[in-house]
Amino acid sequence: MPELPEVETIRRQLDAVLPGARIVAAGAHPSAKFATATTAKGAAIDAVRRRGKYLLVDLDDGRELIVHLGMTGAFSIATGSEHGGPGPYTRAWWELDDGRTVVFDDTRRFGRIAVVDAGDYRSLPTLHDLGPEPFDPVFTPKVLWEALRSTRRRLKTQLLSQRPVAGVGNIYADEAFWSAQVHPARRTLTLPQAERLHAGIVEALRQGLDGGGTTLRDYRGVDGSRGENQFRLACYGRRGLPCHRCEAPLEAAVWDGRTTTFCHRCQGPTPRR
DNA sequence: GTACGGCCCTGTTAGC
DNA sequence: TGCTAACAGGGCCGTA
Repeated sequence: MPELPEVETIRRQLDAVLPGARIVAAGAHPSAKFATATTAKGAAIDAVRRRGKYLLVDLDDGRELIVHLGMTGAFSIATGSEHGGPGPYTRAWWELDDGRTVVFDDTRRFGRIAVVDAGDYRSLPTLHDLGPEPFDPVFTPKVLWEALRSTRRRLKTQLLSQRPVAGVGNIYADEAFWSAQVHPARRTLTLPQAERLHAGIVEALRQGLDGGGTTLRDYRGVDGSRGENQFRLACYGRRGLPCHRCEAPLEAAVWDGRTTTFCHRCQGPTPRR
């Protein structure tokens, strides 16, 4: 499930090989989530950027091709002779003027594609209201603290909304809260806790990036490679296993529809509500 | 405006 | 062995 480290890994791979190529043909799944991918036809690719979990492909005609990978989205690039047409889970493909074809597969169809005027993200609410990039100097502990104090929702639910900071999903949120020793179901936090959580977020994402992403099942790089970070996770998915810090068995619960793994001993007791 | 539940999807896994 | 139900979850939308 691609979060910032996985999307950034893919962005680097695409940005190394796509700029300069022109899209000469395109196809897409009929679903409204993917159909507009074909409107990129005719444009050349200037660069591949990223905001949070969104890939932003700059086109030379003043538009952007935006791709969210959802849960199972993956890119691959085939040369003319390799491309055997769309596979059963191909949701979009773009044929380039140099004979290559960029293919977007997404088994569960949680992904999304849009082509918009550059910078006009009104049709993508989460991107439109996205918080700061976690590695940007403007993302400070104080900024995080202020953002998390602005509502009374559970802290983890707020992080997953992408508004306090961009790019954190379920895996890295659990890792960050565990690292910070802050309970994810809390609704308030002190400035020192926010400082620890800030460090935990940056550390978890940095580690994920260094490991080339986390491959639990579906995530693959453009070249089909798997990430390595799944072997470094301290908390996510380790329900019942001993906490690396205090040896207590990690617990898991569902809040706001999301499974959360945590240590009841060193992250503190679960809030009553 | 805010909080929260439900829906979209399909492969995998657990349970009977 | 084979079937069914539960589960995974990011983003969006409807409702209270």
